[in-house]
Amino acid sequence: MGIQNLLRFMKPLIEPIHIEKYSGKRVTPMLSSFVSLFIAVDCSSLFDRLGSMRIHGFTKEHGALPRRREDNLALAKEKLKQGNVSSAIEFFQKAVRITPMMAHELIQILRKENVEFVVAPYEADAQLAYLSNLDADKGGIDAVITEDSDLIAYGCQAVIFKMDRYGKGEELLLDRVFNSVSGELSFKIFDKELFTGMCVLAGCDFLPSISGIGTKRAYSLVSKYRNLDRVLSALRLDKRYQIPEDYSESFRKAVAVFHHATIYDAETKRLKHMKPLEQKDMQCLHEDVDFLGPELPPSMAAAIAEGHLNPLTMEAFDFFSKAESQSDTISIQAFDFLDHNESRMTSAVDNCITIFPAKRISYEDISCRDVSKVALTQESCITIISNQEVSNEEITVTRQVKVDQKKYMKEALALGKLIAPLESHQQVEPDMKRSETPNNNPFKRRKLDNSNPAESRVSVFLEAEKSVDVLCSSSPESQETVESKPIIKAPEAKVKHPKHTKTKIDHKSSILRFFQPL
DNA sequence: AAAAAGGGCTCTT
DNA sequence: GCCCTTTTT
Repeated sequence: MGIQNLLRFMKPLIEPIHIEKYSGKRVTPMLSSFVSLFIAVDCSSLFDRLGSMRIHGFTKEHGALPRRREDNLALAKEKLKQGNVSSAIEFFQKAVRITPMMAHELIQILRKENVEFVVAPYEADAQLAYLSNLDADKGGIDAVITEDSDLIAYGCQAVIFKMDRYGKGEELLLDRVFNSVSGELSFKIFDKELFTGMCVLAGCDFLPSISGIGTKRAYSLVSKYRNLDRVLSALRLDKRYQIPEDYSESFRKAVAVFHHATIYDAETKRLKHMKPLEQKDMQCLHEDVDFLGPELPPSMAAAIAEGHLNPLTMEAFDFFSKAESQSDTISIQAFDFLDHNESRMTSAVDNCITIFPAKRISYEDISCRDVSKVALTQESCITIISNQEVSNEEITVTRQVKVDQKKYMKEALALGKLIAPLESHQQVEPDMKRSETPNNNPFKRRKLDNSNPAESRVSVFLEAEKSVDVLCSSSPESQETVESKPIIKAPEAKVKHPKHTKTKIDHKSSILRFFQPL
């Protein structure tokens, strides 16, 4: 995963730190590795509640550049065809990371806890690298906690690797990379393009390295020629290496992804390229830039980023978990995909999903028995709140067309059943009722009760993932007070318990507690 | 000799 | 993912 052997190679420039260093800063765990590695302290219990989530990287739906996980998925399907179930599961687990369903469960908790988050439209790595280059007042972040060395290639300013549950980790600062010399290793003559070029040569998820090339040779080639085109032609002339026909083109594309990946810009609420594409970039890529992550209409982009829309199926997340349908209040969310011809609209009621093509949905388009409230919570989102349980038939939407949902769910269900019983992921905490008007703006600066300048905030960034439901066995635990359990048990961690106390707090709050002032 | 590639081990869930 | 061994250059 990430850039082959990059961390080992960069070791001299990596420094051990404690997360305390970032006290008062905005630090972001990227949910893309084994849970326990990046969620500090008691935060793992957050995930116990969500179930045993296997959260890894990203499977790209739209991109032209294949990643290995997709091969795993293909392999898994093949094994399944052959009837080799255990082998198929193995490959599914390699292919499947976070499912939209898991993401949505987590999002509900994050909303409730007022934790900022954004769902990256394509690559979480790119989104985070972009944010790390923004000012704090524009939603910028100070560091990313991850295991994925891709973050460096994407130009993330500060990355914390291998953080353990006591908050110890290894820090790589991009400034340090470009400015300091450590033994043989210096990137002083490198610019961002050369650095990314080196990463791609060494082998990345988009493009395996040329056989015989690793980090060391990639580094010396780039150091020697100081120009990526010259590196490529030098490689071609070298008889030692067998270079695939399309290597140069793939190489260019891979470098372009690390520079210009499509990300969500919270300020304009639109997708944009991490770094704008200039004329020369367009020429270089033959005007084809869809592999960076294709455009989406703004209303859709915002809905994805704010966690309302499943980025893979483009359907609204099912807000009607069992817990909610048993409660007094039911809300229905519909999305208005203006100016997008092929869009489908989804409203979800209980476990029933209806899909209808729509250009515009207004209040008048929707009617429902016993509706107590129809609220336009966002420009792209209509919420209907009813006093009693509402079935699908009781809601009428103009131009509504029922669509066989099997088409969309079939594959996911089949895979999900294979891996774990389906019911398990539908369990939702009874206390997870959504607030009526969720804070939809992921970047809105929250005013916190205590205005301590050392106040830390944590943002969580989710990755879109291939839709395969896997095990999600919830094990609800009873609530307990902050004081009843020490957060940090390690003797070496010089961390005190939080002074301020909240009366009732459950495990999922610990993600917040950890980053609060100590 | 140095770098890369591969094998086996362990960890996690 | 990590570390050690084997293979390649």
